[in-house]
Amino acid sequence: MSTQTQASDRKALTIGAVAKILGQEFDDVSISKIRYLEDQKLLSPRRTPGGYRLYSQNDVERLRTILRLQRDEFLPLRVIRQELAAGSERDELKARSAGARRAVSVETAASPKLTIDELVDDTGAPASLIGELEDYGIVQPEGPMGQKLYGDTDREIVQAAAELARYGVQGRNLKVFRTSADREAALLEQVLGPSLASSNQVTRRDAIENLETLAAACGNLKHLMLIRDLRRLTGE
Amino acid sequence: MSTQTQASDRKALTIGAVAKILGQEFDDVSISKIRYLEDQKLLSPRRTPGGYRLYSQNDVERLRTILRLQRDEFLPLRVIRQELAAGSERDELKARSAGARRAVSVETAASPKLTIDELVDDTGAPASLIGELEDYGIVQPEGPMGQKLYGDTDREIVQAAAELARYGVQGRNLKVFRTSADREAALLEQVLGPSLASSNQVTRRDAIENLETLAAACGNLKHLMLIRDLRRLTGE
DNA sequence: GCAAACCCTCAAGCCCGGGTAGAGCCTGGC
DNA sequence: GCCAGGCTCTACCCGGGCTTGAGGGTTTGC
Repeated sequence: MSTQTQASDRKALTIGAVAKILGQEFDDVSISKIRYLEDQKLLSPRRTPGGYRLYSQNDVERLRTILRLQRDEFLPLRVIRQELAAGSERDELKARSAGARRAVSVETAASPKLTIDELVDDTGAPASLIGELEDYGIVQPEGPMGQKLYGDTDREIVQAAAELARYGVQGRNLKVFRTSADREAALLEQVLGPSLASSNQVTRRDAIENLETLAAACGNLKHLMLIRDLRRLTGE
Repeated sequence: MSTQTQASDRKALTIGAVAKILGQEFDDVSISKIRYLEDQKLLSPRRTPGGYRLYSQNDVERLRTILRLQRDEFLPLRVIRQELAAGSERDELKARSAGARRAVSVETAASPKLTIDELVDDTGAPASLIGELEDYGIVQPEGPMGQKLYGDTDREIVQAAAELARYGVQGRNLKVFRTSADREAALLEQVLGPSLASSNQVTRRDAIENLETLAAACGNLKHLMLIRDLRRLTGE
């Protein structure tokens, strides 16, 4: 295969094309299987007005991950679904290489900014969803209208939101996350604010590190409390 | 000779006894399943002259491994058989990765209840902190005052809170987590409520699974948003 | 503007892994 | 010598993971 096909497939692919591509790496893909996986909520490609599925680069990547987990790790779809929902695609690589534990860096890694078209292409989320997310301040692109640019975190957020949308969670429902994140940030700022503002580089570094630790602990706490709430929900 | 009856600690067990023992740890063992595994060549216990199976300590261990690989790593028997045949050298690897996967379960795992004294002992958190957490509804012991009992989740919550306390986060600060967890639970209930309430067992099961997936996705989203907030905090 | 290639949904069915059920008979420990 | 607990074997079940086919719409290239 010549590589110029790569260059052209920035754009979305039809299901047949996807099957052909992945067929090189996995011998048990088929169009019907891909559809089946979608049925099982592992995937949700955009559609053309006529109803054809359109797979973004990202969708293809995701599909590749699914097939790999299935073939090499023997995971049942049910579990793969959860792993994906938990956004472990990145973790996967990290865990493999370093065995890092929830290494959550607050440090900014300057990443390429995306236009909205690229974002749509990349995540497979409909532009309408992205607009909604902006309205609620959940993604925050920079730049003037019509020239907005989205960062890497925005991309991931959109991805997560698309995941939730699959289950019927609307954009406006996500407001609650916005406010709770704000509050949490405020809390952490209050606790660590002084040292963060410090002009002493060493103090500042320490503060950032603490921030990460604290964020992790908070995450844990929230998770636990949620779990308990949910148990009550299912329990009775 | 009769000497083997003397060495009581390495006495061989009958299939019923084995099933009972492993039943503590794995809820899906049964006599027939153990026989089935033998049929699949995963095991070959000694036999009495009369044909009864006799399980050595070692057999039991092996069985435990099999069940663990099945439950926690989702490996098919075919693969487990190979792994076992390939020797125990790589067992460590598996044991390590085992902890990583265990999906987040909302399912209640009946766990021992603790008194407040045990809780203090266990977590090293001061009783005052625990009291504070109760005031804000962050831990929710059962039972009458003076006789309160704390569950496993409570224990973990206290632990996390103690961690935060180390950094100067007070109990009352944690209220925000309480409310945000509540809201999130409400959101999920709204989305999945109908199917959760269903009397149809299958629908319910599915709903619980979706709940777990959704919770994971929400966790991811919250995490991402917080990270972005924190970047802003440190960035400028 | 049309054919050929491609894709859509939905319902039904298939296959396989991983067991369970039960009939009929045997063992071994008190 | 009683009987709880085992034994084998065959048949059956169930859920996960697709495939097939009918009936029909969409795209694309010429």
